[in-house]
Amino acid sequence: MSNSSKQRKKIPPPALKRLTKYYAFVQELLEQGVDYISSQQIADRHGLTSSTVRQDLLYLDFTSQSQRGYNTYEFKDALKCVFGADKTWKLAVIGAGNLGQALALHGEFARRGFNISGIFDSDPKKIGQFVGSTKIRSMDEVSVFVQEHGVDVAVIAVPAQAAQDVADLLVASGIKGILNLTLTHIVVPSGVAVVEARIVASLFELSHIIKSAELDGLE
Amino acid sequence: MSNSSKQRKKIPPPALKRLTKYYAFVQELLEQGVDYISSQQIADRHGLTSSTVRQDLLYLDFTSQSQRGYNTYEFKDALKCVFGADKTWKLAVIGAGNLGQALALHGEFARRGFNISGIFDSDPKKIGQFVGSTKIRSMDEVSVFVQEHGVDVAVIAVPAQAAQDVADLLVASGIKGILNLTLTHIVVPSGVAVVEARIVASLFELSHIIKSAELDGLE
DNA sequence: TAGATTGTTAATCGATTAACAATC
DNA sequence: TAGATTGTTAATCGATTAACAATC
Repeated sequence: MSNSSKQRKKIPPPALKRLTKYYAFVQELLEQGVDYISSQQIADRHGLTSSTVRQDLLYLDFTSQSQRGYNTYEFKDALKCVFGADKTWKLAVIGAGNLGQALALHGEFARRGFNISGIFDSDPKKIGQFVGSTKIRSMDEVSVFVQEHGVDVAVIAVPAQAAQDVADLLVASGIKGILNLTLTHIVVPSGVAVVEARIVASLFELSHIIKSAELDGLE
Repeated sequence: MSNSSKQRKKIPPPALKRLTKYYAFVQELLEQGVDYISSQQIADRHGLTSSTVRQDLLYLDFTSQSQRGYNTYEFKDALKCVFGADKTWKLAVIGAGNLGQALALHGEFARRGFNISGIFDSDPKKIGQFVGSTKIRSMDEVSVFVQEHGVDVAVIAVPAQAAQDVADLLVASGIKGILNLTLTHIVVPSGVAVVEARIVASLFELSHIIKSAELDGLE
């Protein structure tokens, strides 16, 4: 029972999303001093089948020890490796509104290895002000800044109408990845990674689900 | 060519997510004074096939007019209906850290019909303080508040370790929907809707994608 | 050892895409 | 009318689940 192929398969998005959840879970387990965990236990905690969990873990470069399940310490290490959680990533936040400023102040990011090296806005009144210890810079500086500081990922926290223009600017600056927080879809060339955490969109999804559940109830 | 069955099919999550994007897009089109849009144009703007777009629009209670494509005004109305965007939704924000406070101050929510009626934290030092015009309340008050104010949706913006406990409390309070912003998966009974916008998790996904693209480049 | 749990293959399910007659 | 574009069915693709021999 060996993990034959050395993690050469691309991880599909649904599996990748689940792996981030397992990562939070295994950290919790380690804090609780749990040494081993079975695929069934992981599945129960995440509303999945054990089969799905085992398929997901096939993407990791580690294997179960004996029939006690998976060693939590090794599990965490394998996940750290998948996420490059050893390395520190450089972030730029685009948009210094409430959300952008909160992200820049949010300790969670630095704690997880994501250091915010710059925050940008197009509003002249905001430029030059400080968010914590980070100075708000003009959008005109984005390109040079990304290149000089080797920014890996940009977080787009601007109004929806501006999102695509900002994305275009970032792509032209040579950014590797974009986290899109806006309601809008952004189009980028294939070499650039985009992941979404669209808060307002999620509220619309919830509205729909709640609304249709209520309608069903009336029938 | 009639939209025979009256929107009786449940919208699967991937389609629902795309519909939120079309919603942002059609608003942009209306501002630009565009009257008609084809499935192909929608597809191009969202990196999809026209076939997927037409399948998605089948979930809406509207139909194309002539062979010019879809009327943008009717399209927007159909989407508004799906999302219950006519109605105002009541939100509670759980967690008054940087992120929770930013959400409470973020004008975008109110503008979209999501009114924040309460914000809660477990830190005694924060309780009683104000975020804008909203007073931070104790977690002990969540249950009564949700019931008395008829809160529809709660946004969980607490540290990952606390997320499940908060979710349990919200479920017990009779909440209808939860927006989970934490790294962790939360488990809820089947009557409660959960949608996720996990910002830190998305950064991990990006890290992985960038990292493996770089490794591929070396081969 | 016997029981538990894995890694992996095959079967199922659901979502996306292709194809095309219908139609304005 | 002819061309464009739809609504809808069928085909394909990918992800999830079931099943089970391997094994500690």
